[in-house]
Amino acid sequence: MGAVVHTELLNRGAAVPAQSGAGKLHPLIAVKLWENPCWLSFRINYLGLRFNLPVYGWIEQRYGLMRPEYVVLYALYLRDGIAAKDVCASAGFPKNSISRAIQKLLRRRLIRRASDARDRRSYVLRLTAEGRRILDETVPPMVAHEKRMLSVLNRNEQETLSRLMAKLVADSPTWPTQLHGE
Amino acid sequence: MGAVVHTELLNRGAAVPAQSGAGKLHPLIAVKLWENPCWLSFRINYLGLRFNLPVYGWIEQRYGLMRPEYVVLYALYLRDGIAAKDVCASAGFPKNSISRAIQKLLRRRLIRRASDARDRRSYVLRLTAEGRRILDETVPPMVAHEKRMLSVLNRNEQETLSRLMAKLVADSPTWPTQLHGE
DNA sequence: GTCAGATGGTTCCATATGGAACTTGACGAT
DNA sequence: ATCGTCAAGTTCCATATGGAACCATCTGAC
Repeated sequence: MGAVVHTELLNRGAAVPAQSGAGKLHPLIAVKLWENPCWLSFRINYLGLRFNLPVYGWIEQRYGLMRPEYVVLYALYLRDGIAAKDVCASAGFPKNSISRAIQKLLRRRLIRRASDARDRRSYVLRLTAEGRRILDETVPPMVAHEKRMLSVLNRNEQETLSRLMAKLVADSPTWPTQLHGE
Repeated sequence: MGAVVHTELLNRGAAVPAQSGAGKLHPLIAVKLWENPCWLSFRINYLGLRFNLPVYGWIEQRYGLMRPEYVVLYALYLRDGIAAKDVCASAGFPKNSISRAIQKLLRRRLIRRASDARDRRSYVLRLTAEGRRILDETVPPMVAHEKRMLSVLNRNEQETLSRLMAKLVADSPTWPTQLHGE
């Protein structure tokens, strides 16, 4: 039951750490956590879930913004003046979803756009004051939720986690985007 | 531009690590990586993306299985004899999606089910030989893809990452599932 | 120059998805 | 026992989603 079946190296020293106080995990979650050959993808997807559901749920019901729409806003928050293609590349949404999202944001006057001088197929997107206001309201709760999620880790552990995940993302351009068909 | 704006503590020692050889990141991805108050959620979602798109894309086109369907299969692979509700709880899909997925898997004879003696609303799900065959074929490529994703990290770093992410998941029952409405 | 191929963005359409209502059964209180 | 509440699964329906075709423009080769 509680054995660390896992693959080879991982979770050696740790070995199902005696449920360190907190609330109990659902049994199947524990299995997926400790006896899963794909430990990375489960942990990533599960943590993603536990971030996205509360955050995007809240944003949707409070501001009527779907996820792709908020993704566009947030990208502009980080870098004003980018184009739709940049949002696609960095967020992994298909371009028609981003296109639709941009239409809605334009209609709601949360962003505006001007055609790009150097490429007349493309547009330069910018936040409006109204759009920026939404971000000023939503980013702090998001950050707070992240902080809460990280609160079991001490400062050092948080830094280490940040560093290791960054290393993965930085290496990601070398990964295959398809799986060899056989 | 390349400055580590970030929040407080994180990525101190590291500081935009001189693009350590690999292919260049898309500029906006770099921004989201290094100048993002929500560093955790971006890294999680991005890594999830880079795992899910190739893997589930391949599984869908090769086996005609949607993601919820494969999620059910995989859960049974880890623990045969569970119920639909367990899959929901551990995977975060709504129960109607899981229900539909189970119907399809039953029709395709990849799983079978028997009513649960102790709760007659519930069913005990089991893999068929055919279902297990698909898993035997698909799990190794998935594991290989994970290995590839982790290959920038040395053994120690992989163990550390595994341990820290596990700590987060283990703590997750204490997290809020909703965001305070204000 | 011009022509072929690639790229940014939009539109169209088939369908996968999740919320809400519903059914049946469990469970606890009186 | 009987009632109200809750949970497991299913069904219904409105809609969010992504693939593919499309248009306009850029880019490079010759």
